[in-house]
Amino acid sequence: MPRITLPDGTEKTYKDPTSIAEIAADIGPGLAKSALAGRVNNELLDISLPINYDANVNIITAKDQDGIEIIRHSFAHLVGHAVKQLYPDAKMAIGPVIEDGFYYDIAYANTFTIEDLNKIEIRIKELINQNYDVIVEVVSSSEAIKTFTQRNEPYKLEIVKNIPEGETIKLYKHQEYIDMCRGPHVPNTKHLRSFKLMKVSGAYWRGDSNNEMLQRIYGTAWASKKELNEYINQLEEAEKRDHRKLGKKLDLFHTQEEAPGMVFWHPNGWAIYQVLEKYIRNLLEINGYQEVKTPQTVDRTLWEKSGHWDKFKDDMFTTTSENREYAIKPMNCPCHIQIFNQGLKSYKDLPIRLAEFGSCHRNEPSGALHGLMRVRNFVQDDAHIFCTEKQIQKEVADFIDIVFEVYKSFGFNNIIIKLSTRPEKRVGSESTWDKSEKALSDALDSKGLAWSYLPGEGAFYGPKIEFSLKDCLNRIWQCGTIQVDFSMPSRLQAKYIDENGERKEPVMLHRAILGSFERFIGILIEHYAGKFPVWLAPTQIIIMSITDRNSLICKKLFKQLKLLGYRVGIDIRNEKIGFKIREQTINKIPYLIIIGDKEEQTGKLSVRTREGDDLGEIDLDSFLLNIEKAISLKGC
RNA sequence: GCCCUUGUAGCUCAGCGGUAGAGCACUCCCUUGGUAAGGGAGAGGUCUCGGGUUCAAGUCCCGACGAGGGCACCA
Repeated sequence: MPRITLPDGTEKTYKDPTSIAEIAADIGPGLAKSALAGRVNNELLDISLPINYDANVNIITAKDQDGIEIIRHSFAHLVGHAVKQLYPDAKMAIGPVIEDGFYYDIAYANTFTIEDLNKIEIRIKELINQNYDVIVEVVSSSEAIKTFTQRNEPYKLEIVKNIPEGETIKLYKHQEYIDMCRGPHVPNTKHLRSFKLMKVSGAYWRGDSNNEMLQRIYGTAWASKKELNEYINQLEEAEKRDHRKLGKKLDLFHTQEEAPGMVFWHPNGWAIYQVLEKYIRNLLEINGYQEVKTPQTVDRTLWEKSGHWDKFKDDMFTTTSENREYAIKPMNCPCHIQIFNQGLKSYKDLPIRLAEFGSCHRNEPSGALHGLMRVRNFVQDDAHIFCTEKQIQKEVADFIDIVFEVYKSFGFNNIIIKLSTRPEKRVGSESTWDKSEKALSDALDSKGLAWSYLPGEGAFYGPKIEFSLKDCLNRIWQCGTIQVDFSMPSRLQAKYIDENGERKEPVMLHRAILGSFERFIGILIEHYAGKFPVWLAPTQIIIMSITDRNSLICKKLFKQLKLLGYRVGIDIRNEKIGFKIREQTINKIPYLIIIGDKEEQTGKLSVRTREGDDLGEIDLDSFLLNIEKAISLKGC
């Protein structure tokens, strides 16, 4: 006699066994229709499976996050059902739920084309419109093996063989198609309506690049048509904001064949870059950092000592000269230690914070390159803090404050913090790692911040805190980091003299706020959709004449504003004002100043913004007040 | 690096075996016009590169390089 407790506290007793379907029907016919699964003692369960024990039960519908995931998972099975009907020789591998949708990895001799995708999508629609029941069956491992041997599904067999003894195995019957899954799944395809197959691509079996490559069909699925459309709209919005497209349109930068993964900054893009650099430089100065500059190319032996050669030699650009082998620096840290090592340091000198806008080269795999987001040559807002163990926590805490301040300046207020712990490939003893990881978690806790672990994702020399921000489309970008390193100082013989006159190794903190300028600017382009706030805009003001008669006064004002330090442009072409306004608005210039005969007479300025707002006729001083206010707001 | 797709004028793209096209941008001319495109004319391309098939190759095939989407990688 299972006693069922519902979320509102009501208890009901059922004859043994009961099921989610029965409980839902008992509550009401509406719920019976819309029930997709149940949460039973915090475990998800299919609505038809038996419950013969006391339980807390929550009925799941398409309105729940769990419900949407179940719908997505069931759609993956529908891909299987349709694919096996259309291409009986295809071997189904694995079809999980991902953010916004699902995919299915499939082995098939021919490559799936866009036409195939359309065919599959049409077949899925036909199948779901049949409103067939999805039948779940709990089976033994040997039954599952028998089923998939008969059906000739080698990948499913491999998965079965990896399921631990005693774990339940469920088979889902979609008419003649059978799939294996942890479940739960929707009880009937009538719950599956709003979906779209998105793309096909390659993916390694079990995510291992040593394995064969399968074909992956991606789809998106939602509880309603409306949500599906919203999702597709958001993708379109993201595409409009693509920094590679805007970079071209706004003449910010380009890349070309001869230098893959390296950026040619145009005057407009470089203007943004310089504003950022100035801003960070000023901030570092205020916070006790000293800026340095170190060599681009360093002898191999230094990289051997630092451990980079061992771990990353394939990813470094190298060059030779007079029988010596050099590597173009992939990081700045070994060089900063060289500066630290010049002259004996006292504990009184610590912490020493060395900052560098260091240009680094990493030979990233060609397939990884992506606009400004993943490049082979980038500049970090890098710094290394040399300190004692006792100073770590304060240094980390201070750094966190700076990170939050900087992100706020760009309007990023939603920061996600993760602590990455020791990876498989690493240097240093276990006790060192224990110490380092604890130092970081203590610092985070001392600031009272919410954070989570990323196990195994640390750098080879130490654990790291990663700061990710959410842009206005809610996309997450990892930018800032602070990493504790007990290893490299000892590898490169960094020492200081402590209070007792003994030589000690300093701890080294690697840290960056923006990460790389390239990537951060890429993020900003997409975040702002190219409409940079006034402090960042490559051109802040454009002065436009109505007719040739007004050229002279335009030039005069242009000079005046330039002297005041504004990034100002001038458009005195023989074109109609409407044409110029259109063009400069498309160029996303914040302020358009229009000067015609009227303004020449009154000495005032007609100012229009890129949003199309008319600030009316104002005098220069009030215009300057206006722009100064906008600049001081930064991106807040 | 791997799989698929892809590379034509400065940009966005059409052409897919038979002497290279459009729109925008550019140059010149007319126009001097008041808040998102005034008119006309002109110039501009070894169709990424290297092989091959063919009487004939942007167009078909092979390779290299780049780009795009994923996967793997990301100190």
